[in-house]
Amino acid sequence: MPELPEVEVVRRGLEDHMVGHTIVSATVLHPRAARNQLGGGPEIEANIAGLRVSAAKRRGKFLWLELIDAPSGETRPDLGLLVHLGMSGQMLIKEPDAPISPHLRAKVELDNGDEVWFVDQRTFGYWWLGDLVDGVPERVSHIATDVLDESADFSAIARNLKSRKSEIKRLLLNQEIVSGIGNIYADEMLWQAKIHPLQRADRLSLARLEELLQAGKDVMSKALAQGGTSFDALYVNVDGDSGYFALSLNAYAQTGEPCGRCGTLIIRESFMNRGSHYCPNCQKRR
DNA sequence: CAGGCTACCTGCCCGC
DNA sequence: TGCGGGCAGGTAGCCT
Repeated sequence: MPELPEVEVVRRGLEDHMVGHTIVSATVLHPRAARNQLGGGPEIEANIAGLRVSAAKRRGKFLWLELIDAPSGETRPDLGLLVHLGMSGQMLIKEPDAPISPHLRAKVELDNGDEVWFVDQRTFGYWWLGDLVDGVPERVSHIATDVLDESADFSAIARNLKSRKSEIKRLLLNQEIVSGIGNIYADEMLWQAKIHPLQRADRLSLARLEELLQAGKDVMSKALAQGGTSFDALYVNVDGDSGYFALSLNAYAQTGEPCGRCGTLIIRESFMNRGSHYCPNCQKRR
């Protein structure tokens, strides 16, 4: 369940079920789930047993579990299990002996008997066990703050956007400028702010760019409150339940539906090998 | 450095 | 019915 609100739903579920518990064992069943690990799945399996989960954190679409060495009494986490859900990843809390899922790629067993399964149909997601640098996994250091982060500086992000001569939607999808935005929420925030997806960022005022970021924060907050966006059973929380924000979408997947503001039919165009949905009346390219 | 394209996967849906 | 093509929430790494 890929974009920021969906990943945050998963993070909260892992926080509830994993923090304070010790990992008894890990099993990596598919090599692609550990493809970014130098030693592959065996490296995760060999190094994670006995560590206690002290927190579940997130930046943009990247989430990680902070791990401390329980026996040694070490309290400052310097190791984390990074989880990226890719296009189709799920983290599911399971009772022992739960019926097997066809796309189970990795799992851990906790000291209370629960298991945490990483199920991922398309295998774009992965786990990575590695060092935390300033509290963030090394692999996440290039990712920008996200719009729901209290420390996000919208003025600075707007200036960064304005310095670039490129289409605004391309920039919104670039996780190194502002993170957490994917195809759904890019289309939604652009609709909300009445900006054409191909509008060049340097032609927008700083005030408009800040409005756009605020629109992103608003739409993602509402999506989070409704458990995220789910079109099918691939996008679920740690208990396997879907969110309801798909019912509130104004642009994404609304091709041929009347715009909620003006009634003009929403259109879909291909951009960056994916669909862009927008209102051709409200969102004019200037 | 920025932008554009491709690769990595599985599964579903559509048209022929 | 079968098959090919297009499509799907993402990221990273090449080229130019």
